This record gives sequence, structure tokens and C-alpha cells, in this order.
Amino acid sequence: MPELPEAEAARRRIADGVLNRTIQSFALGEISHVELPSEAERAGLTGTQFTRTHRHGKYIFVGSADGPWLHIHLGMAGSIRVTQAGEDTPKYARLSVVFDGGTRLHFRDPRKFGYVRMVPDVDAFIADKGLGPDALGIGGNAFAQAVGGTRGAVKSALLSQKKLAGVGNLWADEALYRVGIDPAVRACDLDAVRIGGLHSAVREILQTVVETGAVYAKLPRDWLIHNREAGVPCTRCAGEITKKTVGGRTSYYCPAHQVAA
DNA sequence: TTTACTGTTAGGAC
DNA sequence: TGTCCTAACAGTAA
Repeated sequence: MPELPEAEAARRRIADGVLNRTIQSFALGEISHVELPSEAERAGLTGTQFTRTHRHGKYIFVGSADGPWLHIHLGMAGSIRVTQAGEDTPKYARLSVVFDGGTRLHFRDPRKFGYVRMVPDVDAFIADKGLGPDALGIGGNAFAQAVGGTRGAVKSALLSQKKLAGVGNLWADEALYRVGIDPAVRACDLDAVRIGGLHSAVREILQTVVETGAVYAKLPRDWLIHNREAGVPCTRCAGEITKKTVGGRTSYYCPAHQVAA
């Protein structure tokens, strides 16, 4: 379920598991409709080592000292797994990088919305994509400018990677639930105090999920993530969780305490 | 068998 | 020109 915290957990798995090991070979799974590095690009990486990682929003980068970067996007359902010699290849592994000693880095992607490609430069990639500031590092003023000015639904603004990189459907709902804002409210109708509160909520939620390694079971029981179902009681007031579509995305919220103003 | 789905983006509407 | 909205993508799982 990859948004920023899941991408960060994946990045850490890569950083902890396979840096400074020599790449021996690659293995491919069922790869129809999956974008992966070409045979020539894979050959170019063989014999080299990854030495550093980077993440911006939901986008992951794995690089050698001066070579191109391996860029991973997890899409709707992708994940990263590291296995040791003798362990089975995980299901839905599309690309596996085999390192010295048999350690393997697997890019899994059941739904095939993700991809792996080579990019020459991370900053240029981010600029080219038009990605906004990383949602974990963005300051209050930048957040207010990015999200506050738009005329569309505040949830749509949170989901726009061009305004703010890293927030997806689940954590956008979680943040709005915490601060009590209706997801369909026009962002430009929110006052500075509420925008400030939303900024804090987004950062705190993402930070907390990152700290658990994106293991949802470790998150507090009163979070919306454990109650994303129409009809269940709200954990913050006497209301009831309700489902509606905002900006084309399924949204869960509590109409009793998530209000327009 | 039917339905919904966590992300991204092209294309059309305004 | 810019901003916003919808549909589509491919496959899985409930």
C-alpha cells in the first residue's frame, strides 16, 4: 500500500540490506506490461555496487557513487523485499537483483502499476516530473502555499504530487480525519489555522507511520486506518464512518466531526 | 461472477 | 494559459 511511509520503509530495507555488495546478476519474473531496465542497462550494473539511496515522495532511488540511479516506483501495489541465500523468490517478483553471497533484492508488483528504470540524475528527475516538496520535510509556509490556494477539494490538493510529494489516499483521509476537515471542502475556503493544523497532522501521521516501518498493526487503534468501513463508529466523536467519492477517489470520513468550517 | 482498489496521467472541460 | 476532473491502465482478492 505504497505512499510515502511505505516507500521510506522500502528504501530503508534496501539501504540496510544490499548496499556495498557487488551485483552478480539479475532475474526476471513474469514481466509482460512491466517497465524494467533493459538488458544493456542491467549488464552495465553487473559487477558494480549500490552505495546510496534516496527518496522523494513515493519515488525511490538507488545509486552507485557516480553512475546512473536505479529508480523504483511501487505503483498501486508494489513492494520491496530482501532475501538471503536459500530463501524462496517472493510471489509477484518482477525483477530480482542478485548480490554477492546470494542476497537478493526483489521488486514485487502484483498489479503491475509500478516500474523500475534508470535515471541519470535525481534532482533533474524530480524537476522534470514537476514534483512538489517532500511531504515529510515541507515547512508551514510552503504547505499553505501549495495546498491552501487551490479551488478544488482539499483532499485532491493533498493527493497532487505536484503540490506535495508523498501523500496518497489512505494518509490523506487519516490527516483530514484527525483535524476534522471534510475532504470535499475547497482548500481555498480553509483559514490559516486549519491549514496549519492540517500541515501538522500530515507530518505527524507520516512520521508515525515511518517509525513503525509502515506496519499498520502497530498504529494506534483509534486511527481511521483501522476503521475504514462505512457504518462503523467514529473513534473521535459520536458519529459514524461514511464513504463517499471525492476527486474520483474513495474516501472514508466522519461527517459529524469532519466539517466545512 | 462481480466489484473495488492504496497511484499516475492523458485528455477534455471549464 | 492554467486548473480541475474523469477515465483508463492490469491484475488480484474479497
